Amino acid sequence: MTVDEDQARFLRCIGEPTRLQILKLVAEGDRYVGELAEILNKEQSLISHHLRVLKECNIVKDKQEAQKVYYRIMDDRLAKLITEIEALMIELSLCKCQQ
Amino acid sequence: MTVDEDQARFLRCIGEPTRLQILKLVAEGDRYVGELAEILNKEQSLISHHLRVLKECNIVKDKQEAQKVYYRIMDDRLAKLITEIEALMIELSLCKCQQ
DNA sequence: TCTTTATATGAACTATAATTCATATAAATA
DNA sequence: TATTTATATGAATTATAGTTCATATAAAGA
Repeated sequence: MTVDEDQARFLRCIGEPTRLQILKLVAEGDRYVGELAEILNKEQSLISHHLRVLKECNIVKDKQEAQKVYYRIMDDRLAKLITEIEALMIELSLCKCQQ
Repeated sequence: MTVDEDQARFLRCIGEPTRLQILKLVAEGDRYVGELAEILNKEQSLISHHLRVLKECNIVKDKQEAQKVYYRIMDDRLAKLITEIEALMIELSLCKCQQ
């Protein structure tokens, strides 16, 4: 496993629209699975699958409270990074990924 | 097309090991297709396909000189971003993607 | 103009990832 | 302990993306 492969995997991990939405939500504060599913209007199992991907990449962590499982972003610097990427994309008019 | 979809697409665009390697090379200076293929030990057509993906996302630009086509990164801030992502990943011990 | 060199392209194939559905697990409560 | 609530999981399906191969295009030089 090279550094480039690792970095690419990380980028693909956050490079999925639903996961990106999840990340932006759990960057603001703890959210439980059902809450995320409702907000994003997606099936619970789908959200669960995406959360597993994020967790396996150490991008989020979870904490069980009663029946609910709360997720949060692993580190605020990740949230900051995502914000910076978005800002740069806008600044550079990137990836209206034409057509 | 939402912002999240756009951002996710951009992240997937750079989230492929060979494209990431290409980006790091063309961040240092202009490179022509055959050169990239040789350095990365990949087929010319494969590199060409990847370059097209990067170009369609406005991440690289090209310039023809005689028969050769030179590629470079669209903006130095993109190179800087990639460096920062790598640095943060190392700092956070992210994505040894422990399966 | 014929040949060589460099790159791009499209189709076919292969691999990877996302989604759905049914169901399992497990905690809380009646 | 039977039921409800919340989440996770695995298999099957579908969608997306990467790779290869053959070939097209186009510039340069013999």
